[in-house]
Amino acid sequence: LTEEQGTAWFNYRRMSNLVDGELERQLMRDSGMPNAYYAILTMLTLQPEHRLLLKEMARRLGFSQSRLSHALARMEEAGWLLRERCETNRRSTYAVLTDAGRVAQAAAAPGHVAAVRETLLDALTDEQVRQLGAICAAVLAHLAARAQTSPGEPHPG
Amino acid sequence: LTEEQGTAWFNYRRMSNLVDGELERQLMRDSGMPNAYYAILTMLTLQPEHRLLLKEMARRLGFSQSRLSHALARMEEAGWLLRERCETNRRSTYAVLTDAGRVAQAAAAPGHVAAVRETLLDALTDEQVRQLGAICAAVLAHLAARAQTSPGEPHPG
DNA sequence: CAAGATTGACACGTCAATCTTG
DNA sequence: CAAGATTGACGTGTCAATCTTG
Repeated sequence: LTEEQGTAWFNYRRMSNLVDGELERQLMRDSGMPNAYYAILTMLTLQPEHRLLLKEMARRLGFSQSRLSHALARMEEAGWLLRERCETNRRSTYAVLTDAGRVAQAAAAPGHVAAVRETLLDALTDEQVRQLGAICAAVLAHLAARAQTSPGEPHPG
Repeated sequence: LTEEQGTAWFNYRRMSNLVDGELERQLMRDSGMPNAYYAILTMLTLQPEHRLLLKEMARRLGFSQSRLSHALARMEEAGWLLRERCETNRRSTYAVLTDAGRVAQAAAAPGHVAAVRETLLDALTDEQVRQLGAICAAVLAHLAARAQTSPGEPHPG
């Protein structure tokens, strides 16, 4: 591990801990939901029929299936969404946003977006925002490629 | 939130979830410790006398005090370190690495470093590694400045 | 048997309350 | 009272085992 790799890694860890903690606290305090729930609600908001297959949602968010399953169970209990078995392939399941879920997302969004800006984006130049996007995209592509070629491990989740 | 800001943020969240999960699993599987414990052990390894004030350690790692305290309690039970009251200022406490802790860190390090490389660094060009380091440094400086000027919130931890 | 999803036990992290020292 | 640190209760996420469907 070179000098620059080491500092990049160390700084990434520290920043990640601080940023994640800050935003988690903000959402919990102002909207009573953890970051993961907000991500799920927002993801559903952006879908055509406000519905999405669980498997696809887990993939897009980078969640394990059991993490998603636990979260959905708690959110369904809160009345923010419900689950529907897929008719064509009965092994799959849809998550469907309810009106209450849409309202909760809309109520949480402004404060959270502001916090993201104040915590992360305001610290960066436009160029750095672009760079960060490219870096994350490269890592995601890298991981997706690795997942394709190495079916080594049993199911994680 | 502009288009580029949105994708940067979304990709960051997804990448963060995947990378953190992957490395957490690797350490847990191969060395029986979570990422946070490894970070603490490594931090102590790098100190002059293998000792560091808790407050300073929390700051450097981006941990809350209670998170650090719980982790240290569990690690002390495992025999990896011990806590010593500071004599000059008896409100402060040192964490001191034990031989067992040094051994555990040394055993975990190679596999973890390899995983960091395979998961994150291999996906990036040297230029991007530099950019990532600069981006994280900028965010950390930003947050440190904000913490200075706004003593608004009570103690978080 | 594999894929998608769920469940239960357990570990980690958070908040709030508490203790001790300056 | 503030700072540093600890503790307990509780929520979230992980792993392993299980269930159902193709």
